[in-house]
Amino acid sequence: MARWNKSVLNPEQQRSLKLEVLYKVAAAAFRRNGYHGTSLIDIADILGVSKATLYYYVKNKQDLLFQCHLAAADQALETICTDPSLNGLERLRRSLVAYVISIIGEDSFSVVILEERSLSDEQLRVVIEKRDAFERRLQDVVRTGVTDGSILRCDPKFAVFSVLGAANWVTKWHRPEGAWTIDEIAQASAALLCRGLAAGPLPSYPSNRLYGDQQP
Amino acid sequence: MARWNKSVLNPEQQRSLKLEVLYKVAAAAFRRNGYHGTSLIDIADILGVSKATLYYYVKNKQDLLFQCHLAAADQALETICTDPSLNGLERLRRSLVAYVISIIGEDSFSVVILEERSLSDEQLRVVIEKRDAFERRLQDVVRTGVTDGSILRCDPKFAVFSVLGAANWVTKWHRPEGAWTIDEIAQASAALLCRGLAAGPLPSYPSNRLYGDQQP
DNA sequence: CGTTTTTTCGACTTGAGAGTCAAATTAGCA
DNA sequence: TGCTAATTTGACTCTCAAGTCGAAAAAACG
Repeated sequence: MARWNKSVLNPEQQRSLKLEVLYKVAAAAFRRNGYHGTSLIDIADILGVSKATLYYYVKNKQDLLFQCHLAAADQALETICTDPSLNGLERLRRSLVAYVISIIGEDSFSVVILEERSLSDEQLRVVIEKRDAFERRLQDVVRTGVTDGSILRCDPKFAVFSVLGAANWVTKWHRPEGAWTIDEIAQASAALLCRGLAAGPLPSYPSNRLYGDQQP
Repeated sequence: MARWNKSVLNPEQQRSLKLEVLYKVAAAAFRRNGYHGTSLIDIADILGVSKATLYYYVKNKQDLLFQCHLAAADQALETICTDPSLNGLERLRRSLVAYVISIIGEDSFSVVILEERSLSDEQLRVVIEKRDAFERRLQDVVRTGVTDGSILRCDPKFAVFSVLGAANWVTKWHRPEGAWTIDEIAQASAALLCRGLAAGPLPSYPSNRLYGDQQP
């Protein structure tokens, strides 16, 4: 990736395109080395730009992290499935598949694995509020499942914590060059986790060599 | 906690006791603020000691992190259940309970949630080797379960990744002052995750308000 | 072209934290 | 008590990275 990775040539949205690339690169670097372990020079080098240039786009390093958090929160919210024709369990499964893909995919802004103490109090407040909103939406999906009988009776908050934990952790061990594709991982994770919450007879998931492949 | 927290008064093992306290305090600080986000002064302050004193006990900051990793690896290894009278699923469940308790308990050395790039190549090699050993032992438990029919056919490596992911993530959201006890969390996590892997009719787990409580 | 506006950068200041060391303090023990 | 070894510390250096700024380069535009 060099020089903003030639992000097209629009006059007006140039800036927001560059910002998006910057956030993705920063998030990826933060994920790898941690917030404090990543210098702005690291990020500038990846973009083929000088450190001073970055300050034309972001207020400071802390704000850069904050922006990553905000972008990631929006990205996460989009993964929630609310299709009313599906039961709670299937909505949860689809949400998880989408979520895992979003956080380990090429376009991830995810910075959930980072220590949160790097943000200011006010920034942290906002981020936590947004994250809570996401988690509450997922909890609602679980509650729907409990009500419609597809999900076992449980504490939705705890269930979401567990399920998101396994999902978020994927960013720690997933290697793009590894044997498993992103889609495989997402499907298998969702299948395993949903099975842990499923109430009745388990729905049959698509065949997957990581999990859920029922043939001998 | 002040001044080595009066760790008894043995002549010879004084040092190792102090080291143990130091590692626990350091690990807790690292978990909270990340490796780079934690200064040795932070740690020294918690111990009620000057920064220079720490250098009497550890070679440098990086080595301190390394020692935490080593201690955590040993701690993790001890959580694996190998009771031959139990089937694989139950062994896995007990292992998970013990593991979760070990990482969020008072005596945790756990630093798994940290970025690994802070270690030297050689240190990282050792840590990864130790962690692999632990994960392989857990994979063996899963394999045992698949063989004895208690666990669904699956990729043991992936299963262990998922299960440990959810477990490790607990360190992110668990609050000692929260409503859930460590034991409750450990039991519920293990129950949920094992259910996701269980093959046949699910064993009944002890009642738990977070998960597995089957009564209406 | 020349002029203006946007974008980039080199060179700088600054602060924080890692790591050192000789001196001071404390503990062990005769 | 005095002597010795173990332990602790204040004061120091040094490096690295955040953040600034005025000038240079590059677009935009007439």
